[in-house]
Amino acid sequence: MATNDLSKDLAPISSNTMADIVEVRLREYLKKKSFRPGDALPKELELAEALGISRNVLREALSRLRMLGMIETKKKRGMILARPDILGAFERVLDPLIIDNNTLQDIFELRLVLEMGLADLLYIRKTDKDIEELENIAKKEAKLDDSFRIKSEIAFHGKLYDITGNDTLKRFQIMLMPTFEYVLTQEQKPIRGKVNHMDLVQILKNGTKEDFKIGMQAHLQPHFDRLSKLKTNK
Amino acid sequence: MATNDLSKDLAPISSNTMADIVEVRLREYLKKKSFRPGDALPKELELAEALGISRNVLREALSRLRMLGMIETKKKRGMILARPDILGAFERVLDPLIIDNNTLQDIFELRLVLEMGLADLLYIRKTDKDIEELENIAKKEAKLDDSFRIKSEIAFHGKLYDITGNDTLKRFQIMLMPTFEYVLTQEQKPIRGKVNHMDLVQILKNGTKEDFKIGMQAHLQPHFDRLSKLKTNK
DNA sequence: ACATTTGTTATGTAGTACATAAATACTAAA
DNA sequence: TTTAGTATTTATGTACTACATAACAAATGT
Repeated sequence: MATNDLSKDLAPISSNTMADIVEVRLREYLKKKSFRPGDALPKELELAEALGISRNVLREALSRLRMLGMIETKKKRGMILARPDILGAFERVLDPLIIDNNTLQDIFELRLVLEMGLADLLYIRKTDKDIEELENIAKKEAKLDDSFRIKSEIAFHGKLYDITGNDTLKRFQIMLMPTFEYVLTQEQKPIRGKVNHMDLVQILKNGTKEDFKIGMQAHLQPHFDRLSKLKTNK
Repeated sequence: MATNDLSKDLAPISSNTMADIVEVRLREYLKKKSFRPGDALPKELELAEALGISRNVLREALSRLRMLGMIETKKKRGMILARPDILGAFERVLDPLIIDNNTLQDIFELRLVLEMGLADLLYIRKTDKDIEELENIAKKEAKLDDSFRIKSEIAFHGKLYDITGNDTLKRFQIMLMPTFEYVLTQEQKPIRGKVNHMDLVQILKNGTKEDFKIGMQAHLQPHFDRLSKLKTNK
Protein backbone atom coordinates (compact mmCIF):
# COMPACT_ATOMS: atom_id res chain seq x y z
CA MET A 1 0.00 0.00 0.00
CA ALA A 2 2.63 2.47 1.10
CA THR A 3 4.97 1.37 -1.64
CA ASN A 4 2.20 1.67 -4.14
CA ASP A 5 1.58 5.26 -3.17
CA LEU A 6 5.27 5.97 -3.25
CA SER A 7 5.76 4.64 -6.72
CA LYS A 8 2.79 6.66 -7.85
CA ASP A 9 4.05 9.87 -6.35
CA LEU A 10 7.71 9.99 -7.18
CA ALA A 11 8.36 7.02 -9.38
CA PRO A 12 9.91 8.27 -12.56
CA ILE A 13 13.29 10.02 -12.09
CA SER A 14 13.25 9.25 -15.80
CA SER A 15 17.00 8.88 -16.17
CA ASN A 16 16.66 11.25 -19.04
CA THR A 17 18.73 10.54 -22.05
CA MET A 18 19.61 13.32 -24.46
CA ALA A 19 17.01 12.18 -26.95
CA ASP A 20 14.34 12.45 -24.27
CA ILE A 21 15.37 15.98 -23.45
CA VAL A 22 15.66 17.03 -27.06
CA GLU A 23 12.23 15.63 -27.77
CA VAL A 24 10.76 17.82 -25.06
CA ARG A 25 12.76 20.83 -26.14
CA LEU A 26 11.64 20.45 -29.73
CA ARG A 27 8.04 20.17 -28.64
CA GLU A 28 8.39 23.34 -26.57
CA TYR A 29 10.06 25.03 -29.48
CA LEU A 30 7.26 24.18 -31.87
CA LYS A 31 4.73 25.45 -29.38
CA LYS A 32 6.53 28.63 -28.47
CA LYS A 33 7.07 29.65 -32.05
CA SER A 34 3.49 28.65 -32.69
CA PHE A 35 4.23 26.83 -35.89
CA ARG A 36 1.24 25.84 -37.94
CA PRO A 37 0.90 22.68 -40.00
CA GLY A 38 2.76 23.13 -43.25
CA ASP A 39 5.35 25.50 -41.83
CA ALA A 40 8.95 24.68 -42.59
CA LEU A 41 11.35 23.83 -39.78
CA PRO A 42 15.05 24.66 -39.61
CA LYS A 43 17.29 22.01 -41.02
CA GLU A 44 18.79 19.26 -38.92
CA LEU A 45 22.26 20.70 -38.71
CA GLU A 46 20.96 24.05 -37.55
CA LEU A 47 18.80 22.47 -34.89
CA ALA A 48 21.58 20.20 -33.71
CA GLU A 49 23.99 23.10 -33.49
CA ALA A 50 21.49 25.31 -31.69
CA LEU A 51 20.86 22.58 -29.14
CA GLY A 52 24.52 21.80 -28.85
CA ILE A 53 24.11 18.12 -29.61
CA SER A 54 25.11 15.72 -32.31
CA ARG A 55 22.95 15.26 -35.36
CA ASN A 56 22.62 11.69 -34.25
CA VAL A 57 20.78 12.45 -31.04
CA LEU A 58 18.65 15.03 -32.79
CA ARG A 59 17.55 12.47 -35.32
CA GLU A 60 16.56 10.05 -32.59
CA ALA A 61 14.27 12.72 -31.21
CA LEU A 62 13.00 13.70 -34.64
CA SER A 63 12.31 10.06 -35.36
CA ARG A 64 9.84 10.06 -32.52
CA LEU A 65 8.01 13.14 -33.69
CA ARG A 66 7.98 11.70 -37.17
CA MET A 67 6.38 8.52 -35.90
CA LEU A 68 3.67 10.52 -34.19
CA GLY A 69 3.04 12.30 -37.45
CA MET A 70 3.98 15.65 -35.96
CA ILE A 71 6.56 16.32 -38.64
CA GLU A 72 7.11 15.17 -42.17
CA THR A 73 10.38 15.27 -44.01
CA LYS A 74 11.38 15.22 -47.61
CA LYS A 75 14.84 15.23 -49.00
CA LYS A 76 16.09 18.62 -49.94
CA ARG A 77 12.81 20.30 -49.02
CA GLY A 78 13.45 19.81 -45.34
CA MET A 79 11.02 19.27 -42.56
CA ILE A 80 7.53 20.62 -42.14
CA LEU A 81 5.15 20.52 -39.26
CA ALA A 82 2.25 18.17 -39.91
CA ARG A 83 -1.02 17.26 -38.30
CA PRO A 84 -0.42 14.23 -36.15
CA ASP A 85 -2.83 11.37 -36.28
CA ILE A 86 -4.01 11.53 -32.71
CA LEU A 87 -5.01 7.88 -32.59
CA GLY A 88 -2.06 6.56 -34.55
CA ALA A 89 0.28 6.48 -31.61
CA PHE A 90 -2.36 4.95 -29.43
CA GLU A 91 -2.90 2.20 -31.91
CA ARG A 92 0.69 1.02 -31.82
CA VAL A 93 0.60 0.37 -28.13
CA LEU A 94 -2.80 -1.22 -27.77
CA ASP A 95 -1.80 -4.85 -27.75
CA PRO A 96 -3.76 -6.99 -25.28
CA LEU A 97 -0.76 -9.23 -24.84
CA ILE A 98 1.38 -6.48 -23.42
CA ILE A 99 -1.14 -4.55 -21.37
CA ASP A 100 -1.47 -5.44 -17.70
CA ASN A 101 -4.70 -6.87 -16.41
CA ASN A 102 -5.86 -3.81 -14.55
CA THR A 103 -5.59 -1.68 -17.64
CA LEU A 104 -7.30 -4.35 -19.73
CA GLN A 105 -10.17 -4.23 -17.29
CA ASP A 106 -10.17 -0.43 -17.48
CA ILE A 107 -10.41 -0.53 -21.25
CA PHE A 108 -13.19 -3.05 -21.10
CA GLU A 109 -15.13 -0.70 -18.87
CA LEU A 110 -14.26 2.25 -21.05
CA ARG A 111 -15.92 0.59 -23.97
CA LEU A 112 -19.02 -0.14 -21.92
CA VAL A 113 -19.16 3.53 -20.96
CA LEU A 114 -18.94 4.52 -24.61
CA GLU A 115 -21.73 2.16 -25.67
CA MET A 116 -23.97 3.45 -22.94
CA GLY A 117 -23.27 7.04 -23.86
CA LEU A 118 -23.92 6.70 -27.57
CA ALA A 119 -27.67 7.20 -27.43
CA ASP A 120 -27.76 10.98 -27.50
CA LEU A 121 -25.49 11.28 -30.50
CA LEU A 122 -27.36 8.48 -32.25
CA TYR A 123 -30.68 10.21 -31.92
CA ILE A 124 -29.24 13.44 -33.25
CA ARG A 125 -27.58 11.89 -36.28
CA LYS A 126 -29.47 8.74 -37.26
CA THR A 127 -31.12 8.57 -40.66
CA ASP A 128 -33.63 6.14 -42.12
CA LYS A 129 -30.92 4.70 -44.30
CA ASP A 130 -28.74 4.01 -41.28
CA ILE A 131 -31.50 2.16 -39.51
CA GLU A 132 -32.22 0.14 -42.60
CA GLU A 133 -28.61 -0.94 -42.81
CA LEU A 134 -28.54 -1.75 -39.13
CA GLU A 135 -31.65 -3.83 -39.52
CA ASN A 136 -30.08 -5.78 -42.34
CA ILE A 137 -27.11 -6.59 -40.15
CA ALA A 138 -29.38 -7.82 -37.39
CA LYS A 139 -31.44 -9.89 -39.82
CA LYS A 140 -28.43 -11.52 -41.38
CA GLU A 141 -27.13 -12.31 -37.94
CA ALA A 142 -30.20 -14.36 -37.03
CA LYS A 143 -29.48 -16.79 -39.82
CA LEU A 144 -25.85 -17.24 -38.91
CA ASP A 145 -24.13 -19.97 -37.06
CA ASP A 146 -23.07 -19.22 -33.49
CA SER A 147 -19.41 -19.34 -34.49
CA PHE A 148 -19.94 -16.12 -36.42
CA ARG A 149 -21.28 -14.46 -33.33
CA ILE A 150 -18.28 -12.25 -32.69
CA LYS A 151 -18.23 -11.05 -36.27
CA SER A 152 -21.83 -9.99 -36.17
CA GLU A 153 -21.28 -8.37 -32.80
CA ILE A 154 -18.58 -6.30 -34.39
CA ALA A 155 -20.66 -5.47 -37.43
CA PHE A 156 -23.64 -4.36 -35.40
CA HIS A 157 -21.90 -2.29 -32.77
CA GLY A 158 -19.53 -0.94 -35.36
CA LYS A 159 -22.46 0.32 -37.37
CA LEU A 160 -23.78 2.07 -34.30
CA TYR A 161 -20.57 4.05 -34.02
CA ASP A 162 -20.80 4.72 -37.73
CA ILE A 163 -24.14 6.38 -37.30
CA THR A 164 -22.69 8.93 -34.91
CA GLY A 165 -20.77 10.31 -37.87
CA ASN A 166 -17.80 10.74 -35.55
CA ASP A 167 -14.75 9.32 -37.28
CA THR A 168 -12.51 9.61 -34.26
CA LEU A 169 -15.01 7.81 -32.09
CA LYS A 170 -15.39 5.12 -34.71
CA ARG A 171 -11.67 4.53 -35.02
CA PHE A 172 -11.34 4.54 -31.29
CA GLN A 173 -13.93 1.82 -31.01
CA ILE A 174 -12.17 -0.27 -33.62
CA MET A 175 -8.95 0.02 -31.70
CA LEU A 176 -10.58 -0.96 -28.43
CA MET A 177 -12.24 -3.98 -29.96
CA PRO A 178 -9.38 -6.50 -29.71
CA THR A 179 -8.92 -5.67 -26.07
CA PHE A 180 -12.62 -6.03 -25.45
CA GLU A 181 -12.70 -9.41 -27.12
CA TYR A 182 -9.60 -10.54 -25.32
CA VAL A 183 -11.14 -9.83 -21.95
CA LEU A 184 -14.24 -11.72 -23.00
CA THR A 185 -12.35 -14.80 -24.12
CA GLN A 186 -10.57 -14.79 -20.79
CA GLU A 187 -13.95 -15.18 -19.20
CA GLN A 188 -16.55 -17.87 -19.06
CA LYS A 189 -19.05 -19.00 -21.68
CA PRO A 190 -20.65 -16.40 -23.92
CA ILE A 191 -23.33 -14.36 -22.28
CA ARG A 192 -26.33 -12.68 -23.81
CA GLY A 193 -28.50 -9.90 -22.55
CA LYS A 194 -32.25 -10.05 -22.59
CA VAL A 195 -32.41 -7.42 -25.31
CA ASN A 196 -30.85 -8.50 -28.59
CA HIS A 197 -29.70 -6.56 -31.61
CA MET A 198 -33.01 -6.73 -33.43
CA ASP A 199 -34.75 -5.38 -30.36
CA LEU A 200 -32.37 -2.43 -30.35
CA VAL A 201 -33.07 -1.74 -34.01
CA GLN A 202 -36.78 -1.66 -33.36
CA ILE A 203 -36.30 0.75 -30.49
CA LEU A 204 -34.11 2.95 -32.63
CA LYS A 205 -36.82 2.93 -35.27
CA ASN A 206 -39.86 3.61 -33.14
CA GLY A 207 -38.76 4.29 -29.60
CA THR A 208 -37.46 7.32 -27.75
CA LYS A 209 -33.92 8.07 -26.73
CA GLU A 210 -34.75 6.97 -23.20
CA ASP A 211 -36.14 3.67 -24.46
CA PHE A 212 -32.91 3.08 -26.29
CA LYS A 213 -30.80 3.79 -23.25
CA ILE A 214 -32.78 1.28 -21.24
CA GLY A 215 -32.56 -1.23 -24.06
CA MET A 216 -28.80 -0.86 -24.41
CA GLN A 217 -28.42 -1.24 -20.70
CA ALA A 218 -30.37 -4.49 -20.78
CA HIS A 219 -28.30 -5.64 -23.74
CA LEU A 220 -25.08 -5.13 -21.81
CA GLN A 221 -26.50 -6.19 -18.45
CA PRO A 222 -24.44 -9.40 -18.23
CA HIS A 223 -21.24 -7.38 -18.43
CA PHE A 224 -22.38 -5.00 -15.74
CA ASP A 225 -23.36 -7.94 -13.56
CA ARG A 226 -19.86 -9.25 -13.85
CA LEU A 227 -18.46 -5.87 -12.84
CA SER A 228 -20.70 -5.81 -9.79
CA LYS A 229 -19.37 -9.17 -8.70
CA LEU A 230 -15.80 -8.08 -9.26
CA LYS A 231 -16.39 -5.00 -7.18
CA THR A 232 -15.59 -6.68 -3.89
CA ASN A 233 -12.35 -8.17 -5.13
CA LYS A 234 -10.96 -4.76 -5.94
CA MET B 1 -15.38 15.64 -52.80
CA ALA B 2 -13.73 13.31 -55.24
CA THR B 3 -10.29 14.33 -54.08
CA ASN B 4 -11.36 13.87 -50.51
CA ASP B 5 -12.40 10.31 -51.18
CA LEU B 6 -9.21 9.70 -53.07
CA SER B 7 -6.95 10.87 -50.30
CA LYS B 8 -8.89 8.75 -47.88
CA ASP B 9 -8.65 5.64 -50.00
CA LEU B 10 -5.11 5.53 -51.22
CA ALA B 11 -3.32 8.38 -49.57
CA PRO B 12 -0.31 7.05 -47.75
CA ILE B 13 2.34 5.29 -49.88
CA SER B 14 4.34 6.27 -46.81
CA SER B 15 7.71 6.63 -48.52
CA ASN B 16 9.07 4.31 -45.92
CA THR B 17 12.39 5.17 -44.46
CA MET B 18 14.55 2.45 -42.94
CA ALA B 19 13.64 3.51 -39.43
CA ASP B 20 9.97 3.07 -40.29
CA ILE B 21 10.55 -0.41 -41.58
CA VAL B 22 12.77 -1.40 -38.70
CA GLU B 23 10.18 -0.15 -36.25
CA VAL B 24 7.61 -2.45 -37.80
CA ARG B 25 10.01 -5.35 -38.01
CA LEU B 26 10.94 -4.98 -34.35
CA ARG B 27 7.31 -4.90 -33.38
CA GLU B 28 6.66 -8.07 -35.37
CA TYR B 29 9.70 -9.64 -33.82
CA LEU B 30 8.55 -8.90 -30.29
CA LYS B 31 5.15 -10.30 -31.06
CA LYS B 32 6.34 -13.42 -32.84
CA LYS B 33 8.76 -14.36 -30.11
CA SER B 34 6.01 -13.50 -27.65
CA PHE B 35 8.26 -11.61 -25.32
CA ARG B 36 6.78 -10.75 -21.97
CA PRO B 37 7.45 -7.58 -19.99
CA GLY B 38 10.76 -7.91 -18.25
CA ASP B 39 12.31 -10.18 -20.85
CA ALA B 40 15.72 -9.18 -22.11
CA LEU B 41 16.20 -8.25 -25.74
CA PRO B 42 19.28 -8.89 -27.87
CA LYS B 43 21.80 -6.13 -27.82
CA GLU B 44 21.83 -3.34 -30.34
CA LEU B 45 24.72 -4.62 -32.39
CA GLU B 46 23.16 -8.04 -32.75
CA LEU B 47 19.84 -6.60 -33.82
CA ALA B 48 21.47 -4.21 -36.25
CA GLU B 49 23.53 -6.98 -37.78
CA ALA B 50 20.57 -9.34 -38.00
CA LEU B 51 18.54 -6.69 -39.77
CA GLY B 52 21.45 -5.70 -41.96
CA ILE B 53 21.33 -2.06 -41.03
CA SER B 54 23.50 0.41 -39.21
CA ARG B 55 23.28 0.78 -35.49
CA ASN B 56 22.21 4.33 -36.19
CA VAL B 57 19.00 3.43 -37.95
CA LEU B 58 18.26 0.77 -35.38
CA ARG B 59 18.56 3.31 -32.62
CA GLU B 60 16.15 5.66 -34.36
CA ALA B 61 13.60 2.88 -34.36
CA LEU B 62 14.39 1.87 -30.80
CA SER B 63 14.02 5.49 -29.78
CA ARG B 64 10.41 5.35 -30.89
CA LEU B 65 9.63 2.20 -28.96
CA ARG B 66 11.40 3.68 -25.98
CA MET B 67 9.22 6.78 -26.19
CA LEU B 68 6.11 4.63 -26.18
CA GLY B 69 7.42 2.87 -23.13
CA MET B 70 7.55 -0.46 -24.92
CA ILE B 71 11.19 -0.99 -24.05
CA GLU B 72 13.49 0.23 -21.34
CA THR B 73 17.23 0.29 -21.52
CA LYS B 74 20.00 0.45 -19.00
CA LYS B 75 23.65 0.62 -19.66
CA LYS B 76 25.34 -2.71 -19.60
CA ARG B 77 22.15 -4.54 -18.64
CA GLY B 78 20.75 -4.04 -22.10
CA MET B 79 17.18 -3.66 -23.17
CA ILE B 80 14.09 -5.20 -21.66
CA LEU B 81 10.52 -5.25 -22.84
CA ALA B 82 8.33 -3.02 -20.71
CA ARG B 83 4.67 -2.29 -20.31
CA PRO B 84 3.90 0.72 -22.44
CA ASP B 85 1.83 3.49 -21.01
CA ILE B 86 -1.08 3.25 -23.38
CA LEU B 87 -2.14 6.85 -22.89
CA GLY B 88 1.34 8.31 -22.86
CA ALA B 89 1.67 8.44 -26.59
CA PHE B 90 -1.78 9.84 -26.96
CA GLU B 91 -1.00 12.59 -24.53
CA ARG B 92 1.93 13.89 -26.53
CA VAL B 93 -0.17 14.51 -29.57
CA LEU B 94 -3.28 15.95 -28.02
CA ASP B 95 -2.63 19.63 -28.51
CA PRO B 96 -5.70 21.64 -29.49
CA LEU B 97 -3.52 24.02 -31.47
CA ILE B 98 -2.38 21.33 -33.85
CA ILE B 99 -5.53 19.27 -34.23
CA ASP B 100 -7.84 20.10 -37.10
CA ASN B 101 -11.31 21.39 -36.41
CA ASN B 102 -13.16 18.25 -37.38
CA THR B 103 -11.16 16.16 -34.95
CA LEU B 104 -11.58 18.79 -32.25
CA GLN B 105 -15.30 18.51 -32.71
CA ASP B 106 -15.04 14.72 -32.61
CA ILE B 107 -13.18 14.84 -29.32
CA PHE B 108 -15.72 17.23 -27.90
CA GLU B 109 -18.45 14.78 -28.74
CA LEU B 110 -16.40 11.89 -27.44
CA ARG B 111 -16.27 13.51 -24.05
CA LEU B 112 -20.01 14.07 -24.07
CA VAL B 113 -20.49 10.40 -24.84
CA LEU B 114 -18.27 9.47 -21.92
CA GLU B 115 -20.14 11.71 -19.48
CA MET B 116 -23.44 10.28 -20.57
CA GLY B 117 -22.19 6.74 -20.23
CA LEU B 118 -20.73 7.11 -16.74
CA ALA B 119 -23.91 6.44 -14.82
CA ASP B 120 -23.79 2.65 -14.76
CA LEU B 121 -20.23 2.51 -13.49
CA LEU B 122 -20.97 5.23 -10.97
CA TYR B 123 -23.84 3.33 -9.46
CA ILE B 124 -21.76 0.21 -9.17
CA ARG B 125 -18.79 1.88 -7.52
CA LYS B 126 -19.99 4.93 -5.61
CA THR B 127 -19.51 5.08 -1.87
CA ASP B 128 -20.92 7.42 0.76
CA LYS B 129 -17.52 9.01 1.12
CA ASP B 130 -17.38 9.75 -2.59
CA ILE B 131 -20.74 11.45 -2.54
CA GLU B 132 -19.75 13.49 0.46
CA GLU B 133 -16.66 14.74 -1.32
CA LEU B 134 -18.64 15.49 -4.43
CA GLU B 135 -21.13 17.44 -2.37
CA ASN B 136 -18.35 19.49 -0.83
CA ILE B 137 -17.12 20.40 -4.27
CA ALA B 138 -20.57 21.47 -5.34
CA LYS B 139 -21.07 23.49 -2.15
CA LYS B 140 -17.78 25.27 -2.47
CA GLU B 141 -18.61 26.07 -6.04
CA ALA B 142 -21.77 27.96 -5.10
CA LYS B 143 -19.75 30.47 -3.14
CA LEU B 144 -17.23 31.06 -5.85
CA ASP B 145 -16.93 33.85 -8.32
CA ASP B 146 -17.96 33.09 -11.88
CA SER B 147 -14.36 33.41 -13.04
CA PHE B 148 -13.60 30.17 -11.20
CA ARG B 149 -16.32 28.40 -13.07
CA ILE B 150 -14.06 26.34 -15.28
CA LYS B 151 -12.01 25.20 -12.32
CA SER B 152 -15.04 23.97 -10.46
CA GLU B 153 -16.34 22.33 -13.60
CA ILE B 154 -13.12 20.40 -13.77
CA ALA B 155 -13.17 19.52 -10.10
CA PHE B 156 -16.72 18.27 -10.19
CA HIS B 157 -16.61 16.24 -13.37
CA GLY B 158 -13.14 15.03 -12.51
CA LYS B 159 -14.44 13.68 -9.24
CA LEU B 160 -17.15 11.82 -11.12
CA TYR B 161 -14.52 10.00 -13.13
CA ASP B 162 -12.66 9.35 -9.91
CA ILE B 163 -15.61 7.54 -8.47
CA THR B 164 -15.60 5.04 -11.30
CA GLY B 165 -12.31 3.78 -9.90
CA ASN B 166 -11.08 3.45 -13.45
CA ASP B 167 -7.64 5.05 -13.65
CA THR B 168 -7.40 4.80 -17.41
CA LEU B 169 -10.75 6.46 -17.84
CA LYS B 170 -9.76 9.16 -15.39
CA ARG B 171 -6.51 9.93 -17.18
CA PHE B 172 -8.27 9.89 -20.48
CA GLN B 173 -10.72 12.47 -19.25
CA ILE B 174 -7.92 14.68 -17.99
CA MET B 175 -6.27 14.51 -21.37
CA LEU B 176 -9.43 15.37 -23.20
CA MET B 177 -10.14 18.34 -20.99
CA PRO B 178 -8.00 20.99 -22.71
CA THR B 179 -9.55 20.13 -26.03
CA PHE B 180 -12.99 20.30 -24.52
CA GLU B 181 -12.31 23.70 -23.05
CA TYR B 182 -10.75 24.93 -26.24
CA VAL B 183 -13.85 24.12 -28.24
CA LEU B 184 -15.94 25.88 -25.64
CA THR B 185 -13.89 29.06 -25.69
CA GLN B 186 -14.22 29.08 -29.46
CA GLU B 187 -17.94 29.30 -28.93
CA GLN B 188 -20.32 31.84 -27.53
CA LYS B 189 -21.00 32.89 -23.97
CA PRO B 190 -21.02 30.26 -21.24
CA ILE B 191 -24.05 28.08 -21.18
CA ARG B 192 -25.67 26.29 -18.30
CA GLY B 193 -28.03 23.38 -18.23
CA LYS B 194 -31.17 23.38 -16.13
CA VAL B 195 -29.69 20.79 -13.80
CA ASN B 196 -26.65 21.98 -11.90
CA HIS B 197 -23.95 20.14 -10.03
CA MET B 198 -25.74 20.19 -6.68
CA ASP B 199 -28.80 18.71 -8.32
CA LEU B 200 -26.67 15.88 -9.67
CA VAL B 201 -25.24 15.21 -6.24
CA GLN B 202 -28.70 14.94 -4.75
CA ILE B 203 -29.76 12.51 -7.45
CA LEU B 204 -26.64 10.45 -6.90
CA LYS B 205 -27.47 10.39 -3.20
CA ASN B 206 -31.15 9.54 -3.31
CA GLY B 207 -32.13 8.86 -6.91
CA THR B 208 -31.93 5.88 -9.20
CA LYS B 209 -29.48 5.27 -12.01
CA GLU B 210 -32.16 6.27 -14.49
CA ASP B 211 -32.78 9.52 -12.64
CA PHE B 212 -29.11 10.29 -12.85
CA LYS B 213 -28.96 9.64 -16.57
CA ILE B 214 -31.84 12.02 -17.14
CA GLY B 215 -30.23 14.56 -14.85
CA MET B 216 -26.89 14.40 -16.62
CA GLN B 217 -28.60 14.74 -19.94
CA ALA B 218 -30.33 17.89 -18.75
CA HIS B 219 -27.03 19.17 -17.40
CA LEU B 220 -25.36 18.78 -20.78
CA GLN B 221 -28.43 19.73 -22.80
CA PRO B 222 -26.99 23.03 -24.06
CA HIS B 223 -24.11 21.16 -25.67
CA PHE B 224 -26.41 18.71 -27.33
CA ASP B 225 -28.56 21.56 -28.58
CA ARG B 226 -25.54 23.03 -30.23
CA LEU B 227 -24.75 19.71 -31.89
CA SER B 228 -28.29 19.49 -33.22
CA LYS B 229 -27.94 22.90 -34.80
CA LEU B 230 -24.59 22.00 -36.30
CA LYS B 231 -26.08 18.87 -37.77
CA THR B 232 -27.31 20.53 -40.94
CA ASN B 233 -23.99 22.22 -41.64
CA LYS B 234 -22.19 18.92 -41.76
C1' DA C 1 35.08 -12.21 5.19
C1' DC C 2 34.96 -7.57 3.49
C1' DA C 3 36.21 -3.45 0.99
C1' DT C 4 38.52 -1.61 -2.93
C1' DT C 5 40.20 -1.72 -7.38
C1' DT C 6 40.18 -3.10 -11.99
C1' DG C 7 38.20 -4.84 -16.06
C1' DT C 8 34.44 -5.87 -19.16
C1' DT C 9 30.37 -4.84 -21.58
C1' DA C 10 26.21 -2.57 -23.62
C1' DT C 11 24.23 1.67 -24.18
C1' DG C 12 24.86 6.84 -24.97
C1' DT C 13 26.97 10.53 -27.69
C1' DA C 14 29.92 12.67 -31.25
C1' DG C 15 31.82 13.20 -35.67
C1' DT C 16 32.84 12.10 -40.49
C1' DA C 17 31.71 10.42 -44.91
C1' DC C 18 28.91 9.39 -48.60
C1' DA C 19 24.26 8.12 -50.99
C1' DT C 20 19.98 9.86 -52.65
C1' DA C 21 16.24 12.64 -54.09
C1' DA C 22 14.55 17.05 -55.24
C1' DA C 23 14.91 21.74 -56.40
C1' DT C 24 17.56 25.12 -59.04
C1' DA C 25 20.62 26.82 -62.41
C1' DC C 26 22.55 26.20 -66.67
C1' DT C 27 23.32 24.67 -71.36
C1' DA C 28 22.22 23.43 -75.95
C1' DA C 29 18.95 22.56 -79.56
C1' DA C 30 14.43 23.94 -81.91
C1' DT D 1 12.95 33.09 -77.21
C1' DT D 2 11.41 28.91 -75.80
C1' DT D 3 12.19 24.34 -74.34
C1' DA D 4 14.27 19.99 -73.46
C1' DG D 5 17.79 18.09 -71.18
C1' DT D 6 21.84 18.22 -68.10
C1' DA D 7 24.59 19.64 -64.23
C1' DT D 8 24.77 21.47 -59.63
C1' DT D 9 23.40 22.24 -55.18
C1' DT D 10 21.38 20.93 -50.90
C1' DA D 11 18.95 18.60 -47.01
C1' DT D 12 17.81 14.30 -45.55
C1' DG D 13 19.05 9.18 -45.25
C1' DT D 14 22.44 5.69 -44.08
C1' DA D 15 26.84 3.80 -42.56
C1' DC D 16 30.88 3.55 -39.85
C1' DT D 17 34.23 4.68 -36.28
C1' DA D 18 35.50 6.28 -31.89
C1' DC D 19 34.99 7.18 -27.31
C1' DA D 20 32.24 8.23 -22.83
C1' DT D 21 29.61 6.29 -19.22
C1' DA D 22 27.24 3.37 -16.16
C1' DA D 23 26.65 -1.14 -14.29
C1' DC D 24 28.06 -5.40 -13.31
C1' DA D 25 31.70 -9.00 -12.41
C1' DA D 26 35.97 -10.56 -11.13
C1' DA D 27 40.11 -10.04 -8.87
C1' DT D 28 42.92 -8.22 -5.51
C1' DG D 29 44.51 -6.71 -1.07
C1' DT D 30 43.70 -6.01 3.81
